[in-house]
Amino acid sequence: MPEGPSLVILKEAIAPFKGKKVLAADGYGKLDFSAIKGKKITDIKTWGKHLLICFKDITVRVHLMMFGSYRINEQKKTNPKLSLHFAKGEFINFYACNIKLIEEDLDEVYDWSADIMSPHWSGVKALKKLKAHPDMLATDALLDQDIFSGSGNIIKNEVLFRTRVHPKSLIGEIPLKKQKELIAETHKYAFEFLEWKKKGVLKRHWEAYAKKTCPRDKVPFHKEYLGAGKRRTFFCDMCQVLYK
DNA sequence: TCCAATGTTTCGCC
DNA sequence: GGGCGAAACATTGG
Repeated sequence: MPEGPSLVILKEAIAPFKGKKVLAADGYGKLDFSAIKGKKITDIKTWGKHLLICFKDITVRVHLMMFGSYRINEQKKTNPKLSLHFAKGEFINFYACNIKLIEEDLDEVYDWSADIMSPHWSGVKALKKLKAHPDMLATDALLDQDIFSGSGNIIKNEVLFRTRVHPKSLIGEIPLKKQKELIAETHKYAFEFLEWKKKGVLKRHWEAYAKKTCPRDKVPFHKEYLGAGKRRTFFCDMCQVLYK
């Protein structure tokens, strides 16, 4: 479910609840439900993979993690972690996710320019952040939420393949022009991901992720668990350049 | 039936 | 105390 583009879809799905009052909030999540009960939703935002349901002085942060899901005016068989009830019997349920209340001003908590889906996204700032991590592997940089908030394992694999950068490349050794390309392509691919996901055709556009053969060279992809998070990484030794 | 997976945090060990 | 790895969380499809 959950890379940045999927969160944009979620945000759009619950946008109609903006301005509506939460009559009741419950679920098995550990949360001070009374903090939002009776309050009106002022805005729905996202930051990368975070969904932010905003109230006047407080925000509910929902992170879908790996298996999270949601339903609007529908129930799943399992108990929701968070359930928000509105007038006319309307409700939103969140399952298997991470829920947290944020009391601080969101502008102090979040760097909006890091969110690849945001109009405030800044490629220039991303470049500066890459510069600060010369020893970081490319495969880790593409998953770093402070640099590319909203990028996940699919986006990572596809962007590295598209830009022909080997996942084990060291950021500091990648030529400046290529670093800029990496940044631009991450932003571009995220929006293609969004359109394909909306149409239900995302999978058929994967060129590297979960693929066995390189579509350029027709040789087998390597599949390795790389980086700090030991995440599945698919790459081609022939066309993806190792900068080291 | 079993395994792995679009994610992140926390805990224990060295 | 930093860095690393395993565990935890919890669901679904192949």
